[in-house]
Amino acid sequence: MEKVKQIKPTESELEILAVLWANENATVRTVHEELTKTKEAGYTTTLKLMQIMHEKGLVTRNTESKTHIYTPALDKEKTQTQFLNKIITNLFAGSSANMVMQALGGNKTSKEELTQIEELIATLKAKK
Amino acid sequence: MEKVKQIKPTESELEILAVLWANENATVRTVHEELTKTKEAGYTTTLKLMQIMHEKGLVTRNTESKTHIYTPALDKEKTQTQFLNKIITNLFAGSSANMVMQALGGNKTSKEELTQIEELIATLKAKK
DNA sequence: TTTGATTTACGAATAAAATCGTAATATTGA
DNA sequence: TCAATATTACGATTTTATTCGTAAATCAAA
Repeated sequence: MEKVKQIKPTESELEILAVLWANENATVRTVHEELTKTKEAGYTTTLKLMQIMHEKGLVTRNTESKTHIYTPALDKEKTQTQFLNKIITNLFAGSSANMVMQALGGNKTSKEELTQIEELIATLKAKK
Repeated sequence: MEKVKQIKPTESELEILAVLWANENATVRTVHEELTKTKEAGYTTTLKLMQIMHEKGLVTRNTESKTHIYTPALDKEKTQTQFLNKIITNLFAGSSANMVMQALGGNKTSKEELTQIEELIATLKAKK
């Protein structure tokens, strides 16, 4: 059995990745500004986190100019799937259907989105 | 603004809660046995975790007999929702529909489950 | 009753994550 | 040029999470 090294961003790292994904790439300043919209954090704290992420290979960076530009090194979809699977396993007894129903039950999904999901389901069923 | 103290189980605590939810309540021994089906862990490690969870109020326990019986103190659905929301926010730009589609896309949901979800959606749409 | 097994309590060690102060370096614009 | 500002590097500290050894208490069976 191959020992696959799991790349597992922490909570904070995930928040930073989210900003990077949303913007393609970004400076520490930009990320920090974005983060502080929703939580307290010192600038050097964000900086340090991003430096650590660089060491871990979670991001790459361009250091040509003084102000470094960070780019996410993880595939967004892969990361989404990884975390979803974790939750499904730990909290939904392994059933993605369970999870989906709970998510939709919250009633904060618009009619349009619901229709979109219906269409996806129709497509999926057609393939079975 | 009220400062709401977030009860946030860690990864390990979540695994333990999952066992407690599945069994209604359980002894350390039972939980430990269940955990070691999927991961390495010493007995006293599990014990200690559950003691800490008790201090934090994540579980209650009956100490009448020597062997204590632990009961989950968190509502399963609430906890599920909390973690899902976190993921939706951090990883799916706040869109639960995004998340649902990604989850279903994996193609590991059975035709029957898909039908179930369709029915739920129909009900939800009817209410809008 | 004694021995062996099980369980709890406790505390310490380790590991991992997050925070932040300070200094050095670069940049810009007055 | 020079002062003010922004950025990075670095290291130390703090906080949180995890792991586990050891001893005391309880229990059950021989």
